[in-house]
Amino acid sequence: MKIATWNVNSLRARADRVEDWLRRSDVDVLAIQETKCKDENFPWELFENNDYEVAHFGFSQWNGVAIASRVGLDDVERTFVDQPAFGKGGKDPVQEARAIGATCGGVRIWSLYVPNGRALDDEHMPYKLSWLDTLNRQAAGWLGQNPEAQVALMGDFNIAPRDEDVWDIDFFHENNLTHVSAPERAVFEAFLETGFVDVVRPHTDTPKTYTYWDYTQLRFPKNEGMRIDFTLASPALAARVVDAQIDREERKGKGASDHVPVIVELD
DNA sequence: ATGGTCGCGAGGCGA
Repeated sequence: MKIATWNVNSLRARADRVEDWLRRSDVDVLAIQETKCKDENFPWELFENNDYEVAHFGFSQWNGVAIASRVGLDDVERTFVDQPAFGKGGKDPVQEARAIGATCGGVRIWSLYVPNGRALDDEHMPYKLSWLDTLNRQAAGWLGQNPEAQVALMGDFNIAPRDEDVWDIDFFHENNLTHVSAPERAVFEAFLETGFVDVVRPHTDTPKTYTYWDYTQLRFPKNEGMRIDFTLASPALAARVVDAQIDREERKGKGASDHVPVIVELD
């Protein structure tokens, strides 16, 4: 079985590329982030025409997550339990469409779009940290005491866990940028302490391997990217991983997302 | 060549 995650930065704008990629990649499950649409605008036929079932969670032009599967799509959950909502400037917190879970081919898949902290002193940063901390505590419960639990946390974590996961760590620190701060890295590390495993890195550990390149500043042609899209697998699922790829080709050409698909192959 | 933001939605925000 082959599973993948991809922040598409608008599914409607990316429909042709997503369809071409689905056919070419031969994945069984695709976790999608940033659909940027509501159900009424969702391209259902794109998936139907290619024999995928799909579940979507999106209610505005922002965020939006989905899971497409051709190996079953059961027990769909939209938002995880106690998922923090965001209240701007003390206003009533509003839940955001950032998490959808489903069981596909015996694996509990979560498609996750972690909040962007925006700046180290922005009110979105504590939101991001508590969002991840809560997810980690829920995910620990999904593992429970079951050593055979099959769980995959897939998506855009908006964190670069290691210095080599950004093109120039000094640039990030000198400019007080997010994604690389100690609190962000600590909350990412906590998933590993829970028992989850980054199953892509061991298969893609060559230098300057990234999953995202900003549209501005010629970041892609200069390969100034970031590794911020991950698949964190439960121990039993991690044991089944035989290969993984980051599809850098998908960042090329006109009409590319700023993120590329990340694929995990299971036995 | 991979090339100098993009997407949504109709002004400015989010990333």
